[in-house]
Amino acid sequence: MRNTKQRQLVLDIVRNTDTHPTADWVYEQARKVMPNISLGTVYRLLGRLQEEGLVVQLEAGSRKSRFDGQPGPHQHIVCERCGRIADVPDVVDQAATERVQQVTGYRVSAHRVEWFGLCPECQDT
Amino acid sequence: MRNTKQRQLVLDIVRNTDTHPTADWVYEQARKVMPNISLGTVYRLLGRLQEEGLVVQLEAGSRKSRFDGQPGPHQHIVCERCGRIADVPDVVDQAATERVQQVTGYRVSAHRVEWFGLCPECQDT
DNA sequence: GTGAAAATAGGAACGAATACTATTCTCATT
DNA sequence: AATGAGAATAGTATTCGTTCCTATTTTCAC
Ligand SMILES: [Mn+2]
Ligand SMILES: [Mn+2]
Ligand SMILES: [Zn+2]
Ligand SMILES: [Zn+2]
Repeated sequence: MRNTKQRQLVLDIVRNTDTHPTADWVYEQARKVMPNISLGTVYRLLGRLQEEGLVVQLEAGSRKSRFDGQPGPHQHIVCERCGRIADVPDVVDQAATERVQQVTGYRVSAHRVEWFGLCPECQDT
Repeated sequence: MRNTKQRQLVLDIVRNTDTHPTADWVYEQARKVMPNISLGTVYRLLGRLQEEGLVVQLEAGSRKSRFDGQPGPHQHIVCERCGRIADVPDVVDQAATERVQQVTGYRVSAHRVEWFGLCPECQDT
């Protein structure tokens, strides 16, 4: 794996926001620094960063993927009005995981929890 | 809302399987009975049935949506090898929901838990 | 039965994501 | 510092799940 300018830039962008951006948003930010970067490169880099565990890919109700440069174990809540995504501590513990394995016979390797609701701003309207 | 043959057929198909099928699979099944039904109609009906709460739409890692004709409160586990989806009891309780509301300030209206792993068949290889 | 409104069939369009490939860039080796 | 092999990129085409459009058909209250 080579350390290219594009890779550094994409990683820097995704690490310096807490908005859980789309690939397109990362692309637009990257173009401000490197106008000739291509969208395909952004997608490929985000995919590879995910494989390396440096980035997490979310599917937050909408059709577009969103990316998280803070890959620590946490979950997300999506505002059903404005789409804002906030971090949420994980409420699933080891006991719950064991129970799921017992009930289903699957060997569990990961889980994802998505919460939906109204963010504080959107509750005022 | 009118009671059309197409609506009855799609509802019947999605209720009589536990495979959490894609829209395309529902379409193929429907064509066996009604060869001229259109894919757009299947999508529209699945969308409306979801609005009515008779069908649940899942986003299971892949790019295709999958549909569930058993809308009771339960969650899902997806096999990372073959894509099979099984039902899982919900491990999130009221206390966890309260905690998330306290921490985030969001008003929670729903949640979704997706588990990932290997199904019993795929563990043998 | 009649008519108005709703729903459908068939096809076009959309858009997020991926594939393709000629060219550029990186970096281990010298 | 120069070389060169192959990894990565830019630009573009393509894929494919889903949605949109509209002339025609179907439903159902009267
Ligand atoms: Mn996050
Ligand atoms: Mn189910
Ligand atoms: Zn909001
Ligand atoms: Zn499997």
